[in-house]
Formats: sequence, C-alpha cells, structure tokens
Amino acid sequence: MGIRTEGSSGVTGHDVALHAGVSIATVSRALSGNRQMSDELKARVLDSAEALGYQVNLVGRALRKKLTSTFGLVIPDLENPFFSSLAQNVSRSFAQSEVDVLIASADNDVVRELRAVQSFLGRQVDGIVLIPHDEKESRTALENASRLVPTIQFDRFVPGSDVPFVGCDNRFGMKLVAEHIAKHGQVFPEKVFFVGGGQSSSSGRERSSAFMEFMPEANFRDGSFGFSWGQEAARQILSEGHQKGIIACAADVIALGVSSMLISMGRSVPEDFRVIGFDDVGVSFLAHPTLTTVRQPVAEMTSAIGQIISASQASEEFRPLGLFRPALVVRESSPKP
Amino acid sequence: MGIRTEGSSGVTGHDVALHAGVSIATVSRALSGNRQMSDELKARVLDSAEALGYQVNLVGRALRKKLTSTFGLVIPDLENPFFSSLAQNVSRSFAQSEVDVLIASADNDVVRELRAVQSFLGRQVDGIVLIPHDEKESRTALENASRLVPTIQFDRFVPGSDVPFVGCDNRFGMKLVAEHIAKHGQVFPEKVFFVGGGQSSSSGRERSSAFMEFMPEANFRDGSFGFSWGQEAARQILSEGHQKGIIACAADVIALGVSSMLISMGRSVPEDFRVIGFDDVGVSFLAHPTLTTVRQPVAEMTSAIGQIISASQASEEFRPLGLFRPALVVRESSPKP
DNA sequence: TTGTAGGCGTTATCAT
DNA sequence: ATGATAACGCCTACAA
Repeated sequence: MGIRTEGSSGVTGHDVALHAGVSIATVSRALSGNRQMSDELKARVLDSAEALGYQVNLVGRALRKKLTSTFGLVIPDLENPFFSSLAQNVSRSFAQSEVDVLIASADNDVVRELRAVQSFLGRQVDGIVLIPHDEKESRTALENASRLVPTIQFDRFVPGSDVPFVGCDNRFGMKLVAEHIAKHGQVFPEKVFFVGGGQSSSSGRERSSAFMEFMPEANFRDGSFGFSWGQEAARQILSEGHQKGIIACAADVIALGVSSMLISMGRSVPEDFRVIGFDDVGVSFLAHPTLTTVRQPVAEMTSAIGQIISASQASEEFRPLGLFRPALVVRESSPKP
Repeated sequence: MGIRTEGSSGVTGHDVALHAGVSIATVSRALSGNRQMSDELKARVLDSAEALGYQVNLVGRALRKKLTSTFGLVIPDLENPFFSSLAQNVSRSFAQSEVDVLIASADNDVVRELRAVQSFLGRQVDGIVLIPHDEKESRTALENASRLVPTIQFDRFVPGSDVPFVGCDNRFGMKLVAEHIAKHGQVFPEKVFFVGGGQSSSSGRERSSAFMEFMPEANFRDGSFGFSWGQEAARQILSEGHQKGIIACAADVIALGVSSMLISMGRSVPEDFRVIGFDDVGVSFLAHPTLTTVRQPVAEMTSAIGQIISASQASEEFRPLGLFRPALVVRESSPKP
C-alpha cells in the first residue's frame, strides 16, 4: 500500500485515446456525450474506457469547467439527531440527481464552521447549504459563502442577511404549543415552564420569544440545545419545589433530557409534569413516555432545498420562499386534555 | 445572485502577482511558505492576497500535486446515532490537522455507497474510510477504493479483504455480556433471548455468532439494526407468552426499541425483562431505564484512524492493527445481580 | 532570492 | 465528424 500515489484511476483520457486509436478530444466527447459523433467510434471509445478502467478525473474537469456538480452541507452538530437526520434527508433528496452532496461537521465551533465553508469554496462546490451555528458568529462564514456561490441558510439564519432561508415557522409552532397548553388550563393550574435553547441561534431565539409572547406568564429559563441542559433544567425546577406543571422545551433533545431527569427523580410524566418538545426527532416516539412535540416538515424543507439548488444549477433565479409550517404531534408526554 | 459563476474567489495567483508586482511563482511560495524568501517580499505578497481576497483554488492545486489533504468518510446511515457519532468523532480528531474530512451518507444503499466512493476517488481524496454497509455487496466499493487510495474499513469489514480494519472486538464484547448474564442465573431462570442485527454486516454476524457461542441455549431471533426491529422483536417475545427473561441485543438501537415496546405493553424493565445493548450510543444513558450496554472505545478507534491516515500521508507503511476492546457499562436496564 | 515555463487532466474552440 | 490545441489555476524544476 506504499508506492501508489496516483490520484484517480491513473488511466487518463489520453490513455483511452491511445487504446482506441482516436484523439483525446473524441474521448472527451464520447464520455460526456453532449456532442454529435458516429456511433461506431463512440462504442469503440467506451469499450476502451471500460477495458482500461478509465474514470474521469473530476479535478481536471472542475478546473476546466469551473463547475463540480457538487454542493456542500455544513452541519453544526452531527450528534444532534435532528441535524443528522436533516443531513441524511438532504443527501437522500439528491440521490436521483447528478449532484453530489458533501457533508462537513462544524462540531459546534464557528472556527471549524468557517473552515468547512472555505474548504468547500476552495473545492469549487457549486453551492453551499449552511445551518448557521451562531446567529452572530456565523455571519463571516455565511457571507464568504454567499459572495462566491449560491448559498442557502437552512433551519437557522443570520438576521439581516439576504441569503435565502429555508426553515420552519418557529413562531407558528410555538403558537400550537401554547394553544395545546391553554387547553390544559383547568387540569394543570400550577405552572407553565419554558426551557429554552439559548439566544445565540435564530431557532433558539425565535422559539423563546414566540413562546413568551403567547404565554408571558410562563416560568422561563434558558440554556442550550442538548440533553444535559434539559436534565439540568428539570433538576432546577424540582429543586425550586414545584410539584406539578407543564414544561415546554425549545427542542426535543432538551425535552428528552427534562423527561429523563424527572423520571429519574421519581416524578411521573405526564401525571406530575407534562413535557413538550420541538422538532420531532426520530427517537422521540420511542422515549418513555413518547414525546408530544412539534414536527418540522423535513421532507418539504429538503425538497425546497433541492429545488433551489437545481434552479441555481440551471442559473435561474433563486426562489426566496422557504418558511414552512410545522404541526403539533400529540403523544403521551402531554396528551389531549 | 444570478450572474456569478466563478468557482473560487475569482482572484487567482496571477492577480495577486500583478498586484504585488512579483511573479506568480513568488506568490505560490509566499503562500505555501515552504521555501526560503525575503521577508519583505513575502509580506508584500501576503498583503496583496489579503487585499484582493485571494483564496487558493484547491482544484488547481489538487490537479498539480495529485494530493488534496482530504479524505472521505462513507457512513452507511446517518440516522443511526452510533454512526453519526462516529462521523462527528472522526471529523473532530482531524480538527487540529491540515486534513479535511468529507462525509457522505450511503443511506443504507450499496449503490449510493459505491457512488460516494467513486465521487471521492474522482475528487482525488488522499484516502477513504469506509464503514461497509453490507458484508458482500460492499466489496466492490471497498476494492475500488483500496485499489487507488489508502483505505480503511471502519467498524465493519468485508471478510477476506486485506484492507486494514479498525473496529471493536465484538466477540469479546459479547463475552462480557454473557458473563454478566450468567451471574443472573438464579435470579432470572426463565429465558435468555438474543435479538440480532442481521447477518449481512460483519458486526451483525460477529455479535450473533459470538453470543450464540457463549450462550448456545439462548432463544435467538434476527432482524436489522434499527429501533423498529427491536420493537417488533419485543412484541414477538411477549406474544410467545414469555413473562420474564433477559434480552441481549446486537445494538443499542435495537435494545432501545425492545425496551420501548416492553414498557408500552405494560412490562417492567428490569423487573420483568432485563435488556442489554451494544455500542453505548449517546442517548442510551437517558433512556428509561438507562441502558446496560457494551461501550465501544470510540476515542481510541478514531484516534487509530487518525494515525493510519497520518502515516499514509507521510507515505509510511500502514499499521494494520486495529481491534479494540470494548467494556461493559452496567446501568439500570440490567443491573448487577 | 526570484523569474520562466511546462504540465497535471479535462473540455471547448477552432480548424480540417 | 474528427483532430489539434489552448486554456483552467497551481506548483516546481530549472534558469538567471
């Protein structure tokens, strides 16, 4: 495994041309197929290519065409199941097309996020889909990207940027939660809690402010998008002496942490505390109790991304529309009253 | 957002050379910095580059150097939390180095897996880390990759291949599980169950056969690596009339499904059924009850990958070692007897 | 120390 | 319809 250093298959279009007894230009034409040529020659070239195991060198092609049929997806945190699911869905929605999706993880770090963007740009990707990790700090990465290639902000956005955004209507989602909670009024008179996901991302900020708009009397506490923050928040709530209530969370990962801690500390969900999440991650239906949550329309969102990317490939204009309506999914952790 | 089609920043080394009043060779030297040159000139070039917003075109560099400082990671299923966690860890372990990690999802499809490999190869990646989706069907992808670039099989392997493998000692892990179960002998005389993850991947096959080796009397049933198979398996076990037992699973995702279904159907874990997983995915500690499982030494494994990649970058010989010992993590779903 | 020039593999333009 | 050839942006002998 030592000596081989050649990049691609090692056999170039030149080799195929020699083998088939044609010019290198003919080889290129036969393979890209977008030019008229005799079927006989075409077949001969294709056979030679097959025989030699030729494989087009995408680097050479990219250098010449200045296009790569590739776009990059930057994910803030692959260990967050909602994001890894998004990545899988985006990737899947391009399975049929010629476009390749390259994924990079920013690992909750704006420095690595920027680096991922630069790497994609240097690689001449045709477009970038960025889930901005931080509302402020991700601005540089987003601007760098959008200055050079068609760029989409996905799921979160940098305020004031004019880069097209695809995501869900967080305010509407929280309105659904608030309405759901309101129906519990007489059953759970105690207390409504909101456990936020921080103010440093647009989704965190939007969900917090929307919920507080609809339920200003709620007991509010803020943290970050993670299981452990949910656990900590539940511990806080119990240590403050609360015995019953409804706990709405900015994300499923938080809600799962909350629910987990409540049960560990001997409380019952939903009898003592009702818990509501946001996102509808894949595992939320198998949590115990199963999680009432707001489902983001992931399929619609990824398909919108596909359309925007395709449009930009065809150098059409961007379609800036991209705010999708989520839906409430009622499960055991906060059943219908 | 329409007219711009240039790939990278549009400004090339040539432009920088003009701006700085030097030759294009000097620009290249100033930026790669691996050549002696006067500080004054170097500073001037760097200033010009900065002023023009120059950014090296990695495509041009790759074509010339036949190296990209990049390797590709092919993941069978990003929605499986164990795999997405692996991806994050691999990516993280290269954060400090110059190497970029590109991730592609095969989405449980060998066709897309092969396509991802070809795409990486065409992009001249310096190496490929492949988690083979299928023990047989992934052979083509693996061979294509290893023929051209240094390649590592990660977590799963294609039998009979001489491509270096990094993964965990599944047999040893199952031995730990069997020993743990054996201690429960008198407490749970009823029945030992094993819920497999299929025979089409090396991990599925190894874990099944190892467990059956240590506990040949176990009640065996086989499926796939997924929550829903775990739920189905639990339903089966209950419908067969079993009231108590110990259920060992080939993966945490299966165990979480099993546990979920048992509880949904009114059984108690661990009182009625004890449940044991494998992998120690991030969420297993917050399941209810928390999951007893076998922890894969992810940090060691990803660091081994880092070493192998680095060695291959330095064109040293591969270090074929790569079987790591997992450890039993006892939690609530199957506590110490 | 710095500049000149050739070529990496591909596609597109121009002849033929 | 096919072939020769010139770029694309970069790096690196080699020359100065």
